[in-house]
Amino acid sequence: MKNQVKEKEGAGEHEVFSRYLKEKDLKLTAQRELILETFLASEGHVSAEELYQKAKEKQPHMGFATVYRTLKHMTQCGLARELDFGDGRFKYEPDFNRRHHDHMICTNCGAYIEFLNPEIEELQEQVSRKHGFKITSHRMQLYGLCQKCQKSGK
Amino acid sequence: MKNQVKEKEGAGEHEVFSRYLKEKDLKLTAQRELILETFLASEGHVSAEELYQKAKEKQPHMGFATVYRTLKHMTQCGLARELDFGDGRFKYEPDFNRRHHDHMICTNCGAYIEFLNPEIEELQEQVSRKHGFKITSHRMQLYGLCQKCQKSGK
DNA sequence: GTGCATGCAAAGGCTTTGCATACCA
DNA sequence: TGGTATGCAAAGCCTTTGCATGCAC
Repeated sequence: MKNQVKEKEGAGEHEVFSRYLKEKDLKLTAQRELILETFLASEGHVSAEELYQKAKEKQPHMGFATVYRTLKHMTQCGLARELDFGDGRFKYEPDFNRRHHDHMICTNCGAYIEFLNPEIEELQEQVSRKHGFKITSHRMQLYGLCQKCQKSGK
Repeated sequence: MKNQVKEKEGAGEHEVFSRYLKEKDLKLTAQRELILETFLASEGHVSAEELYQKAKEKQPHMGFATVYRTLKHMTQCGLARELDFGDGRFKYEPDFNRRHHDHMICTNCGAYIEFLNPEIEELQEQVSRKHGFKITSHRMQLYGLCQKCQKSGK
């Protein structure tokens, strides 16, 4: 039962991953599966460090490098998205079958609120066309205070 | 003559800087002035490394740490803005009396194209209001290919 | 078996910090 | 004169790389 649920939740992702690996003549190893699963099971946004710690619980010999290398692959094949905290560190979030979205980041409590605004996306296209620029991706982060932090003073 | 032009260009910035330093009981040193001038004289976007190299030409004993420390101060008082290349490195651009703007970044040649779109800014406000979020700043970067790189194949 | 993957440790790149000396106010 | 600022070097932090061994295919 537990396995069924897991299967259901992660089936698409696992397939994408193994297909990607095969295509690139890479191998599906226990570590890569564990990292992918840990990643998918985590809520929202994880750092490489956090992923490493969680994966290490299940496989004590897990190495840092493996996590980083696997994150690269997962990003490559569209399963993960790099989030930029603007301080030189990265976090990652699942990005499969998810609509693109951007983030509001509370500078007080660190809350990461997702949002999507198609009008903004359209305007981004317009503005880049005007400059002869061809967008392949974008990042937009709004920094400020979330509702809770505004109320609680600060 | 050359000095006059310099004065004219940088007067406001120098005043802002010395006022800020005084307010914080910090000192206006030759190095800080040199770094500020070098920064203002540079075109567009510089890295700490580049600033350091340029300043070093005029003062061979200039240290890296001084550049970083001064950049912090200049950012603090609104003279400089940190730009995030999304790879854990920073560049800085003058940010005094400049209208806010965002960037398109060519992933091939590294070109950094500035743009401003008031409609997007307005929509950002709208979207955050809808979430009860209070924006204090934002970053938006569009990644892709500039006109030149599109033409030159790649 | 062959070649990629792993784990460990060491190296990298950028930024910050510590400390004795130098210098502004 | 007193307290920052500087310059140098060393440490930090996150991430990547090198290399011998292990493992998937």
